Amino acid sequence: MEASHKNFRKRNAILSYLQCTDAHPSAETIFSDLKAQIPDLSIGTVYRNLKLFQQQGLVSVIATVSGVERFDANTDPHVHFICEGCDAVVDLHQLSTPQALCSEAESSIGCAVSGCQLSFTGKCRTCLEAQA
Amino acid sequence: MEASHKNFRKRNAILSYLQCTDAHPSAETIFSDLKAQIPDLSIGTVYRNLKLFQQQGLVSVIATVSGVERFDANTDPHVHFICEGCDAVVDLHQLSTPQALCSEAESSIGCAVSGCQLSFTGKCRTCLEAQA
DNA sequence: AAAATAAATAAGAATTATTCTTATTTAGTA
DNA sequence: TACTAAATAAGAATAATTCTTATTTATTTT
Repeated sequence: MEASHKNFRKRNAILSYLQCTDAHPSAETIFSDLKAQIPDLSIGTVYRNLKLFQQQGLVSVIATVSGVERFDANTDPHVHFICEGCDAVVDLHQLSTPQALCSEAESSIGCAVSGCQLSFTGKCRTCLEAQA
Repeated sequence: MEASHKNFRKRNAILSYLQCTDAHPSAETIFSDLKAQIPDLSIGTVYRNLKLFQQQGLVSVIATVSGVERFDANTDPHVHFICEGCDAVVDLHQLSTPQALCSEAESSIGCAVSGCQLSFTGKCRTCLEAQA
């Protein structure tokens, strides 16, 4: 009757890829990794669907690292560590989620808070050892 | 004998501008505002000095809003609210600073933490009223 | 004061991530 | 089988940022 009749093979592949990784990849990384399985994938499709996912609230940009946006299919507020040496972005599950901070902000400001990003920057262990 | 002999008029103007505002401006905003006082300023000079300030730890990029980097001369960890409607970036002094979070992260990870960004996204009051 | 210097700059070219356009393909529908 | 509409590929277009080169500026040295 309506939207249930289209070819979502690539769209689904992009979303699955993001949902199955914790590497917070860039559009280019998603593209080149999927290209191995889907040779006729184009980078424009990756960008277009990433934007769609953002509008649907399925995916969010969690950081811009060295000028490149990094995506995450985990849209719950959580903490990231961004390495300035190798551009790795990792989850910090050890730290308590900033959920409490969100409601604190929500009640203290007269604004509608829809998202929260807490990230630390620095050097990861590998990069620290490399420069030592 | 050395580096104390150069013309820092524009460099200083750029840094002063940033130190005297809490609007978290973009390079373009800094440029166009300063252009009024300094007609022969060029945008490349703004970008070049912003990058220098970042290397010196005087300025940091606190967010990328609608594809544009936003700068802050307050490099102490503090909280921001980013409006998705008008791209305003404001400080949230009401909320306790995430200084404690930094040390919590530092001790829980084997990495060197050098910075921390905590930001909320949403709609500011003005944008909420505009759409109502 | 003149010449030599070195950093700071202006202007515009180059780069690059992202978006947009258009024609094509694909799958579902009649 | 023809028709429709969304999804896509390919590449052009856009725009933020960086880079290159020649010029300016202030300082140092002679």
